[in-house]
Amino acid sequence: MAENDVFRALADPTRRAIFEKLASGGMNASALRQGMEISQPAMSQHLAVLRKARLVREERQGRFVNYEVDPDGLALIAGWLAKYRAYWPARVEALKDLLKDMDQ
Amino acid sequence: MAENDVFRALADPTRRAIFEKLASGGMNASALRQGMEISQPAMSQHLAVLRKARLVREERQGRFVNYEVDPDGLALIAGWLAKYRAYWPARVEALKDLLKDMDQ
DNA sequence: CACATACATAAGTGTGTGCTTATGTATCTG
DNA sequence: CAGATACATAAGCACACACTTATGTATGTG
Repeated sequence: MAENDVFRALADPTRRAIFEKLASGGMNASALRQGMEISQPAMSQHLAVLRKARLVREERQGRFVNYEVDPDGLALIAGWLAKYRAYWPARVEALKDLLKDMDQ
Repeated sequence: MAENDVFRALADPTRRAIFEKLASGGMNASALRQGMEISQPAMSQHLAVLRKARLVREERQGRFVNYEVDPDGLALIAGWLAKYRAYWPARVEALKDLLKDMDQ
């Protein structure tokens, strides 16, 4: 189940940190490791989990593999969350304002 | 870290099912077990995890403990997700329509 | 008060998870 | 082609996690 992959992928704080770093711009696996104190295999394994969850996608560029955020995984979370939107009505207005800002 | 508690709580499919069931209306732990094939201690343990994640809150009513969705946990997910909203622009319009509908 | 009911907690167990070290594979460079 | 670089994969290990059975605690009922 894809939904399960996404939630399990995000359950690890190291993976959320990796994802967060990628969200600020695509980069390769080595660049991701900078300042993260994580071994090369560990990073590779985390990226594999994020890839399976469709939170991240890869694109080989010569010797390097460039990673970037894949919107599909995020959309799964958004879809799940949307089912329960009735539970935070107080935040609806703020969200509407934010969407209005995104409207160009 | 509260954010970590929420993601780890939702990483388990049984707990998501429990939460989903509660989202359709508050009920006590025994009622939650109906049609779920889960032992009483397992349910109690899952509810404890959901409670710690602030996805669920309890209210004792005599011998029974009524559970209901706690918006705080959901808000944490929504807040996390909001940071990456730029990654699914195609869905913004649909979301706006949905919010408009909620506006009565 | 004795007993039943509703739920929580304790302790033990098998399995999953995130790391490690070691090695494999692909691409670039001389 | 030989070596270096970037990354993936394999295997093993310590720990976390979801379950079990057993027991504890709180509230209601006769």
